[in-house]
Formats: sequence, C-alpha cells, structure tokens
Amino acid sequence: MHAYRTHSCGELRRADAGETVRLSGWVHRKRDHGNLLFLDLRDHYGLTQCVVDTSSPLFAAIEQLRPESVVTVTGEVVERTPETVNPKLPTGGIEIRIAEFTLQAAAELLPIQVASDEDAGEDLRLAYRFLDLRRERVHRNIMLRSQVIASIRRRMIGQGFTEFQTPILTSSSPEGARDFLVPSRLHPGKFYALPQAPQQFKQLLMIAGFDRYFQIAPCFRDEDSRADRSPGEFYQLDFEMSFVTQEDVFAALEPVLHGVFDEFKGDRRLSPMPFPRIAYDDAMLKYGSDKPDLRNPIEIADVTEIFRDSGFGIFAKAVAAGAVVRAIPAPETAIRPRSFFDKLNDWAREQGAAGLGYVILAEGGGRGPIAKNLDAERIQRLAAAAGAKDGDSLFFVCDKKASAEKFAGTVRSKLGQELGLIDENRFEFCWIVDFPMFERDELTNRIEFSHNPFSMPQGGLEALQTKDPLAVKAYQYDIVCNGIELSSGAIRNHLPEIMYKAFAIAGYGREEVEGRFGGMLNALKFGAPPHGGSAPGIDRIVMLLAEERNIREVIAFPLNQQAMDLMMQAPSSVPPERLKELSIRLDLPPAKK
RNA sequence: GGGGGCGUAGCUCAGUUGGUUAGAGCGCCGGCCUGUCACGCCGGAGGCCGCGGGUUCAAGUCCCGUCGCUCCCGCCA
Repeated sequence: MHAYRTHSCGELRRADAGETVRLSGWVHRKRDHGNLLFLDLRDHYGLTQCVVDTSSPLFAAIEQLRPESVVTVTGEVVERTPETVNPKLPTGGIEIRIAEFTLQAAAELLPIQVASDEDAGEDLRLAYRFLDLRRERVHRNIMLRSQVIASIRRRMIGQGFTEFQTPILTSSSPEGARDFLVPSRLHPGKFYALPQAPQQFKQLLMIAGFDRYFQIAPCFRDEDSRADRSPGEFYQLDFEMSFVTQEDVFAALEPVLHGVFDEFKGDRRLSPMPFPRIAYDDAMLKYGSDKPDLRNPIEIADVTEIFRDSGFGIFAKAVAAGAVVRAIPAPETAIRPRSFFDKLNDWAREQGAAGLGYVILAEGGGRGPIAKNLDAERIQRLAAAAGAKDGDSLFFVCDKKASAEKFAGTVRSKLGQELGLIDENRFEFCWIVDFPMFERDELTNRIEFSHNPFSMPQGGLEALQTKDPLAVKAYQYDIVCNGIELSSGAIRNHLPEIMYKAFAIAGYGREEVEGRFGGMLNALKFGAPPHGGSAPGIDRIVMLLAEERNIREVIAFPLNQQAMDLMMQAPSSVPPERLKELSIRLDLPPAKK
C-alpha cells in the first residue's frame, strides 16, 4: 500500500465498501462523543468521514488531534446505514473505520478558522493566506481561476493564436501609469521598468510577422488600488492580430469571452453574440458612463430643450448659460412616499450635486416641487422623451455637459439598485466604440490624447489634417460586462506620418516624439502591417464568474490595499551592501504621497 | 493627497441618554456522552475596549490628536 494514500478524500463511494484504503489530509472537524469519535478528513478533493471508538487503542491519540493537523488514516470502507447517510457530501454514503493512524504534522492553535464560513479581517487572512486558501470558498475561486485561464488558452489556440512571452525587465513607458522601477547593477543610475502592459512588444511581434499573438500577461502599475483593481500587479489576456479591422478583432474575442462565460456561468444568463456596439457619445448620454451596466433597464434622456425658456427658472437660466438637463426615469415610483424623494435628494447633495429635481407622473399630469412650474404640455414632452408613463417619476440633473452626464449615470446606478432593477443572474456584455481621439484638459486647456496615442484615428491622416481634433474619433474600443470594464483595445496607428501628425496635435514636436518613442517609430518605418488587439483583465473575468466584489478573493497571494504582502513582508528594507552594489543611497526624505 | 466606515476576548461581533463587576457566538482548556456530520450537555480560562491626551464625581461610550485596516474620489494611456 502506498505510504500516504490509495484514494483522495473526495472519491470513495458505496461501491468501494469492504476495501481497505489509506487517506491523507487535514483534520477538518472532529465530533467527539466520548466513546465514539467522528473525524472529517479533508484534502483538495473533498471530505471523508472517518470513525473510531474506544475499542481502538488509537482512540486517545485521535481525541488529542488539533484541527488542521495533517494525518494519514488506514481502514476499511464501510457503507453507512440509511439513517446515517449524509446526503450533503459526495462521500456521504460511506465512512472509514480507522485501523491505523499516523500524525504527519501537528497544527498549532489557529489564528483563523478554516472550517467556517466566517471571514476574518482581511489583514489577518492575508497574513495567514495559506490557511485562508484552505477554506472552501477561496480554494474554489483559485481553482476557478485556473480553469478559466485554461479555457481561455484552449480557445485562443483553437482560433490560431500563438502564446508568447515578453520581457518583464523592460524600459519605462513614456505614457500612462506610474512604473515600478528596478535598479540596474551593471548600469549605475539606470533603471528597468516592469511592463504596465506588453503593448509595444505585441505590436513589435506583429511587425515581426507573427500574425496572431496572445499571452496571459502579468502587468505592473504603481497606482492606488480599488476593490476591482489589485495593487501593483494583475493579469491580462493580451492579444494582437495583423491585417484586421475593428470588427475582425471583435469577431476574434467575442467567441472566446462568450465561450468562457458560457462554460462557467451555471444557471446565470449570458448576452448572446454579437454583443451590442454602443458609441461612446451614446453611452455617455443614455447611461452616463463609458462602462454601462446593461442589466439596469433605466435609460437617460436629454431634455435640455424642454427646459429652455420653461417656467422652471433655475433650469431655464442654467440652460441659457450652456448647461444641459438630463432626465432619469424611475419606473413605478409615483406611489413612493415623499421621504423616498427627499432621501435621494439628500444623497445627491452628499455626492456633491446641487440637488436632484424630480417630477412625479400621476393622474395624467405631474406632481412635485418642479411640476407646478411646468405647463402640462412640457410635462407630456418630458415623459415622452424619457419613455416614462403614468405611475413613474423623472429625476433631473442640470449641469455642464460632462458633469451632468456623469452624475446622471450615478443616479441611474443608484436608482437601479434602490429599486431592485438589476438582475444579478445575468452577464450583459457590450462594446463601447468610437472613443474620441483627443480631449481638452479642463485645467490647462490643452488638447491631449484621451486614451492611447498609438490608436489609429478614424479617417486617417486626412481627418487629422481637416477636422476639429476634438471631433476626431479613434478606432479605440472597450469591452464591458455588468458595468465592469474588462479591457480597452484599439486598431493601432501603424503609419509614422499619422503618428507624427497625431502627436503634433497634442503638442509634441517631431524630435520629441522620436526621442520618446524612437524604438517603436523605427520599427514602423520598415513595413508594419495594419494591426490591432485588446487585453481583457483575467482577474476581473474570474471576479465576475465567482461573484466576488473584491479582486483579492480571486488572487492566491494578493497584496493588501497598501501594496504590502503581510505574509512575505514585502516590500522590505535591503542591507546597505546591496544598495551599494546598485549605487543607491537612501538619504532623501521619504516622498510625500 | 481628500472623504466615508471600522478598531472591544484567539476569531466574528453586541455594548442603550456616560453609571459602578465589559457581554454573546465560535475557538481554546476540563468533565460527561456509541451515530454525529455546524454533534449535544455542564464547567472554566481568556480583555491596555488600537495608542496618546482632554472633559467629567464617573469614559468602551463625549472631545482632540495619532496609528492601523477597509471602501470611495483623485490616480489607473
């Protein structure tokens, strides 16, 4: 018989009754009846009940076992009597009569409980992550992650993609997030940067003639974390394709994402392919966000013109001064008490808005503080514009366009939640397309790239030469699921002349562009194919499928919010001699955050 | 950098308008228990109420400061 096990703790069934087996695992739980003791033995595969009574000389030793100790048990598989079967366990039809038993490794008293659904505080969980990972939910999430990644690989390779590795020690990206830097020993005073994404390398692979690249790529950004944004590092399904249009990229990614979600969705519903394409401008109007949650049925309407010259002076005056008004319909809320509207108004003020106007649509007319300033015809037009009916109410946001859009989106989300309109058992995907190429920075009043300077402008060089830069769209797109941005992507700018012109509009001279992007530009001069791609976030995909609100729940060893590893004590100080080797002296005061 | 929430037993939390000896569940230790599966019953140990200062006859509770964790804004092409 094998030293440690003949079976896993998840595989024995009634058919195995009578066999003598050996199992190894952790002491999940003990139920000590004094003269009879049940021991649930757990491993990666499941739980098996083992039993021993005082007729055994082993009884006293087993009674002493602490939870989470590792033991090996040998004994006969016995079919349970009908009244003692546990239908909740796959192995619940049998148990092991313990004949031999070895303590392989004792566990001390536990700082967090493993056999419990109760979450400890996150700092404690992360400091003892190896125990936390033994718990069923986290263990399951990490397994799901592995299965999702395997599924993605299979589907990408099935579509003719090839997996590559790109450098981890590379150079600083000139745009974007803050880099993590690694000092060079051989080149004193110089630094490598960890890649924020393999962006330039994947483009170089296309220029090098490989047609369809992908990588489950580690990415590093030294920016503050969020619940859905892990600090420091994360993984992307990074891919790039040659000789493609935007629709070709969509056609390649959609079956992969749809396939993966379909494989792991369980009872939940999934948007059919093709996923809707929503222009950026439309998304900002209808959903007040460039990452709309399409599970929320509320759609925002522009009602600026209805309030222009209306009897409601506050809005009319603001509109005359250039503000816009957005209406957010709240279905079947006319019967809600006054407090419902007051609370939302208070909430809006807490959010920094001036307030939240509303009109209740009832008895064929309008009620509420604003309604008395509006004639019946205007109220009808408002209802019609917002697609609202008698029994609904309308909330209004009035502000400068960008602020109004954004806040209307916040109100839409709030109403969707408050009114229970969001079906948690759905996955709703969409593409957001036609992002603007440039935007005006409100503080400096300068024109800047709104996303990726390497995206191809729609209309090419001619558009850049003839159109208002702020009207130029890019072949830049995001894929969104349930209000979470999974990735952005683009058809890249593969022509140096267009690149120079785009940078010129953003205020960069030819020499400056060559200085900062020389490597990339040089490559483009030797025959670059038209190419494009995208890079959906792996962690977020798993998070959606696992229904976790926090990205750390789907990462085996995440950093905490302060980007520290409490288990491995990272980051940490280094001995002076190591710094000396790197020509680094630490005599500057700590930087202010 | 800014804002919200939290910090009480090993863990998760309760603790009323400030009131005398700070509680519960789980875990731990001891006792009883031969069919449990979140076993049950009885008993016990375990507290710098994050830290420092203040108000008060009296502070876990109120005030100020500080540290830690967490969520959000900024930031994240």
